[in-house]
Amino acid sequence: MITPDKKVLLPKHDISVLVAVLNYFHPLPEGIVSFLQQHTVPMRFGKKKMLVKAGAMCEYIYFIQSGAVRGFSKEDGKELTTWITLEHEMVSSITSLDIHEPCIENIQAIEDCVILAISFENLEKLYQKFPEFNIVGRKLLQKYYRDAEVRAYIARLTKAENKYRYFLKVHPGMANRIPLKYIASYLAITQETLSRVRKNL
Amino acid sequence: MITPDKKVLLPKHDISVLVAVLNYFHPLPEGIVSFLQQHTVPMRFGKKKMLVKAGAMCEYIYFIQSGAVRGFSKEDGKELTTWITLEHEMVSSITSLDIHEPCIENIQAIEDCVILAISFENLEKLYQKFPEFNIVGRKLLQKYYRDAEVRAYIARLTKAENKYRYFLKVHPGMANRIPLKYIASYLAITQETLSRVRKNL
DNA sequence: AAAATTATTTGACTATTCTCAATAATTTTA
DNA sequence: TAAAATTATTGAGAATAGTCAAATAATTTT
Repeated sequence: MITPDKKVLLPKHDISVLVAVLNYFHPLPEGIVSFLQQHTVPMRFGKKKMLVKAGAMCEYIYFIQSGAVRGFSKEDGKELTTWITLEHEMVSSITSLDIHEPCIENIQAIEDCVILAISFENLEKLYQKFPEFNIVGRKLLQKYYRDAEVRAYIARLTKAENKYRYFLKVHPGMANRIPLKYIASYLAITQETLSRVRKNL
Repeated sequence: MITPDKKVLLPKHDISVLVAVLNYFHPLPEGIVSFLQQHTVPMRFGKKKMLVKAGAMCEYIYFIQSGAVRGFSKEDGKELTTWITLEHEMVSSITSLDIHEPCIENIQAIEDCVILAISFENLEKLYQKFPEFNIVGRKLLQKYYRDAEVRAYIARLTKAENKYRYFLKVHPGMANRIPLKYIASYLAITQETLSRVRKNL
């Protein structure tokens, strides 16, 4: 009888897309790749499930392998969608990540999602064990900071039509995929207004 | 006659506040401090002078020693202020910094400013010579990303009064210092509306 | 396939903010 | 210090987007 090598039989989840994305920012040494293989946790979130709730501590940074996710907060009980993110991007609560405080925002799956999660604890270890990973982190943040600037710009536009036009330009893949109500809330207009804007093309 | 030691006579500009701020994010080894001493350029910008113009390449990251600065872009010829920054913070064009493209935004002094500038070229050298500085860069970006999220949130609020209330909470030092028209534009409302909001406290 | 749920559209009306114009206050410059 | 320039306030009417209610369409569940 053969005693199989357990290591070989361990079902390894697929981190190749994550690695490819990170590699794009800065070449990853082998050690980091196997660290990620060991310390990422595959997760699934059904449509509308919450990844993170405002007021709670967020413990993970999430890499979306497939699906769509949004962040939202509230104004007078009304939801304000602050970002929408598709597959191959990362999401998390920057407040929890940066200063270890409970997050201000909710994070919710808009579609069924397949996700890889890394705990902040392991992320911290990653930075310590592989100082080079700080370069990756820095460049990732530079990119996400640029995205945040774009969001702030859109929200500041005054005409609903201008907002939607700009949205179409920046997120062409979202218009026919993300429910209108989330897009409306992202643009800080009502869904009725967005519906009318769309009709007038 | 004495031939003075040139090194000693070189007037060193004061980088102590910059060092203190960076040090707060991550302890700076001595080598980085002297690099900064050598590669920062003191500059002054009078009120309303432009640090950076949209469409041009931005070449520097600026540390504001004193004064106030804003970033703005345009919608139908109208200015949209996207951020306002006071002394002891950094400003730059994230687009130019991250992907070496001409910047989308204008950056303008709101008050007379004393500034320390570091060229992107030297910043890049800093990252290369002192890999540890990537930690500083990463943490700085985490902080600025949080700020960007707050900006995006404010702009998405629907009532002018709510925007101003939130602004007061987040930037208590600005209300009595920054001209109303810039605050209005930052909140994505007209100055007339902000003036009325203020009257109704 | 039908029922139930959820999402989107439409209409009528309302509230808020914008626009334009004029005036007042403040700051800067000559 | 007076004049000029800039910034802030106020009023009236117009435009835009919001609210509420209902109908329709699309999607999901049974």
